[in-house]
Amino acid sequence: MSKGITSRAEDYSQWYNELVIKADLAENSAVRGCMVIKPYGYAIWERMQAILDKRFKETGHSNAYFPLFIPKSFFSKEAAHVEGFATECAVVTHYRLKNDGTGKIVVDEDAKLEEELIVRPTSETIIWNTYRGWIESYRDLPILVNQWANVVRWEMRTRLFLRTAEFLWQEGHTAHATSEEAIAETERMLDVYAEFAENILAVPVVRGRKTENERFAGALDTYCIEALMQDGKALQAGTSHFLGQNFAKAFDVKFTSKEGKLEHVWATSWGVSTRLMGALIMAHSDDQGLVLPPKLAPIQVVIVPIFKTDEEKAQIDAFVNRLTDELKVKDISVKYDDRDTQRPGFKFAEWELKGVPVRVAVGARDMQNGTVELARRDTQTKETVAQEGLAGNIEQLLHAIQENIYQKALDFRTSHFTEVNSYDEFKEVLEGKGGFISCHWDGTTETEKRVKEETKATIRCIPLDAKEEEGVCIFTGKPSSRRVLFAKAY
RNA sequence: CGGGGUGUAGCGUAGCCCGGUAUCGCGCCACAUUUGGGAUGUGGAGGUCGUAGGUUCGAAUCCUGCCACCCCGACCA
Repeated sequence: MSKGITSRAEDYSQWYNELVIKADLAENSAVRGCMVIKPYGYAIWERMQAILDKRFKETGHSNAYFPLFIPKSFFSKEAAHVEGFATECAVVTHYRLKNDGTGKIVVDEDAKLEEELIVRPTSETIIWNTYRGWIESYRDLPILVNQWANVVRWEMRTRLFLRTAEFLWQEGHTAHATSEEAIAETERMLDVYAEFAENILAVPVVRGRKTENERFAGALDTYCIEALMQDGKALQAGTSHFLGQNFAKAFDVKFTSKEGKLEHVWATSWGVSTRLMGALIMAHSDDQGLVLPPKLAPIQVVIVPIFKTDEEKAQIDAFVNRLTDELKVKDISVKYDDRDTQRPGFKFAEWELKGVPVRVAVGARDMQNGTVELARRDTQTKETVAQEGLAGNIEQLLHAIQENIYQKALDFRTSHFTEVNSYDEFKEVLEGKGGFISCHWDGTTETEKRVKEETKATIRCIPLDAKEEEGVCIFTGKPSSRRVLFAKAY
């Protein structure tokens, strides 16, 4: 297995080729820009799904499922939306193949669809077309629905996990009677995402709002969480949109209010995707491979036996069975790797590559001494500890690891967060250490675009916690009342 | 879609300039010795050299077309 995986910026592609593929996370399939998520990688996604889904249910949402195919005409109903997605749609035009007589299979031109179908790049249109039939009265509101699905965006350039042509995600689509309620929902779901990113993924995020330029196509306001990767580039890890009445107007979704007036419904949508796996990898991994925070790890503890004889193995088995039972009572997931086809050293390296937080190695020598070797993935340290009280010890260690991984990422972000007051300083930091750059901006799309052209940095967000502060735009010198966050982004 | 590059065994590659039927490493299989940090030895299996044509007695190698992939740009969760 290849070594030399590095955490330096210019080698992130190396991570994907060497770490992710070799680590059984995923590999490119023959299909353009798509990914195969291998079982271990998918187990990580399933953990994310399970935890997020629970949060959604706790906040009153239910799951539903809408069609993969969306009639083309739906897209033309919301002007900004169609403009945003038109250039990256997979389009279904025919429904049948035929043998052309020479044995070659070709598209049957006689089977042309009356109206083309778009493979969903996002589901606002088909969902709002459906909601029209569900909503008549204020008594039908709110509708709080989430969908776990795949979507397709025909990106010009793809990147494993970060921008694949097909990706898995969840998309929440809610309908409300008032603007205030919809905005509250938008903000509440952003908080759910931020809490998940920080407490589960151990990735600190900045909560903020997008500028007009970076806003979701069809939204009045886009909220986001922005994470910082180890190479100093920012990654949008989740978004929550206040859609106003745009989709209700486009799809004619009205309700009768308490006052008896006919009004358009207010909407939100919010989503996170398999991009979170990319965030996880790039935020925490090191030269030895993946580093998974315990709360997310599909396997939290791996136990490796070291033995020569069957008697030794039997003795170790008995101990491991007791330990496993104790850990399971504490809801800790355990893998006993007693394969006799690999040697211990190989197993150590393999589980480190897969990011398992804690490893217990136990051999004949330990059985004599009543000890085990306890190793933690995050610090790469190991110590010999007593078998007595081991389960409790491991439980505490898992907490400590979760905390340490977060703290490390937070320290990194803190040291890569720079306030600047001039364009020269801006460029210097950007080309130097990178990271988030907090500075004044005149609020115009034009300035934003010019800065992007000149430096490739974009406004990641206007932080929600930004305080009012008088200043001047670093680019134009025009007045500004608060700082925004710039960064180079994925 | 514009600019650059690469296609040789499951993976990574040498050979290409200067034509003579493919090199090495990893991995895989068997046996033996091993097992507390990615084992070692011996033997073995595996390749229409991306593809279609051309030049030639002979093409991985030279020429032409096509295809695929990678990197850089525009786009983006």
